[in-house]
Amino acid sequence: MSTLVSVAELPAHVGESVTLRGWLYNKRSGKNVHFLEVRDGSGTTQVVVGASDVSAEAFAECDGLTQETSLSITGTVHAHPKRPGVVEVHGTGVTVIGRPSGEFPISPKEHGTDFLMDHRHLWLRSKRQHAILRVRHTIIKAVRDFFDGRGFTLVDAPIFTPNACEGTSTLFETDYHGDPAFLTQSGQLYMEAAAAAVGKAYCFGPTFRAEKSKTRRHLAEFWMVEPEVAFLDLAGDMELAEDMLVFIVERVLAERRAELAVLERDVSKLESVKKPFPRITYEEAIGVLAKAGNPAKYGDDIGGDEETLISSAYDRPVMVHRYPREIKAFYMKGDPDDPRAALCVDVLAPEGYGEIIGGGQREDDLEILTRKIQEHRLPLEAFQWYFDLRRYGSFPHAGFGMGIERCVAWICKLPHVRETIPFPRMLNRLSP
RNA sequence: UCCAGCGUAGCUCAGUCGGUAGAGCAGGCGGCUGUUAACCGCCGGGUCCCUGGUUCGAGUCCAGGCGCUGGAGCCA
Repeated sequence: MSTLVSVAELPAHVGESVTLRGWLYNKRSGKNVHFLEVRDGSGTTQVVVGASDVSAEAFAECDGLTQETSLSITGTVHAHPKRPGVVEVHGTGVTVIGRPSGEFPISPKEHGTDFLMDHRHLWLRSKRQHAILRVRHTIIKAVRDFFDGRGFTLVDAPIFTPNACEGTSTLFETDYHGDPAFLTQSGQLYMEAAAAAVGKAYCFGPTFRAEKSKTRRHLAEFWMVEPEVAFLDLAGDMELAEDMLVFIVERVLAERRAELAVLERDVSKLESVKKPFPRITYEEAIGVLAKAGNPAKYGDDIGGDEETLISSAYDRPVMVHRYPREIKAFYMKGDPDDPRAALCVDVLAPEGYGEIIGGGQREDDLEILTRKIQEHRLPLEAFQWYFDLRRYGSFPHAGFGMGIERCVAWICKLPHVRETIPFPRMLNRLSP
């Protein structure tokens, strides 16, 4: 009798007869032997089928197998004769479950970006994409475990929102029973309400930006984790972000070494992600840029090139805090010690990945908040519920948002965020 | 929205000075080897993105359009 096992479980069954089910990834054939490379989602293994081990019909059928045929394979688990620590299966029976109706579009050779994106549903089966999916999963699980382990409560934010919280130009508008509704850009305002209910809240869900951005760092639909904590100040907020990133990186290093190896990720770069992260003020960052010959001056926003310049000076994420108030959102609290600055922070990932986290302390004074919303020319009536949070026991609070895809791109060292999400939505792509 | 580059076989690409279409891979057939993106031989495979223009002649030059890629702005 053979046991039904996954590829990942094979090393525990050396010497036993097992049955595997999976898909043919590649095949190398000789006159008297076939080498079938089979993947089942848990891993990939080589199945050796010798002419004398199976019936003549079964051996002949192996000869005609094409890529992505789904198979049931029975055989004995052996150590690989040439590769120490690797096992293989000596097949005694091969049964076709599903035969491809045509040539599988994605061969193990090179393909262009557009072609691969058109076949994203099939591209996911490749080793590299499989590795990314698993790292993404581990990062998300680590985020959840991190907050859950610190007394946070997951509070889901709505996807449909009635108003624009940071201007309408970057929002997707939908028809909500005759009224306009927008797909959420951020759950933050709702998390502020949640923080007053549970103290420490976080949400994790999809967010939408209609920006006409076509860069390696932008998606129209991306997943964001947003913690919000009552009675937390900017310094505490930065520590929270720092602890979270260290936790995530440690978890990935502990559980996803094999996937990082598939991605050819230099793990020593991740191993240096330890506390403390450098903290520099925006003003200091401008000074660093000036020294490097960059023309940026106080009041300018820090663009992609500038972020790379700053972050390349460090071997771990760098936190840039206290940006000028004018270039930040209305809900940022002003720095009582610097009339020009806001109590906010951006966390820049190393190796040129730039901003992965944005956050800060929120304005908790009703009068100031009202004035700033007017200055930003936003409709006051839409924010009445938000003002209630200041009317009924206002409290200092802070939080941040981290884009999961940018985090995955950095940890996997991917050239583009489109590979970090199973089915990316971008400026010119809505399918598959 | 703006700037730059690209569009040739199923896929990845080459195609010189404007002269009538080429390779590798994939597919088919055969061979061979405990093979590792296996290898060797043979075969089939083209709306050269579209429209118009220049020319005896356009994959090649020009104009417009479409698509893709990267970047800027904006952001996570």
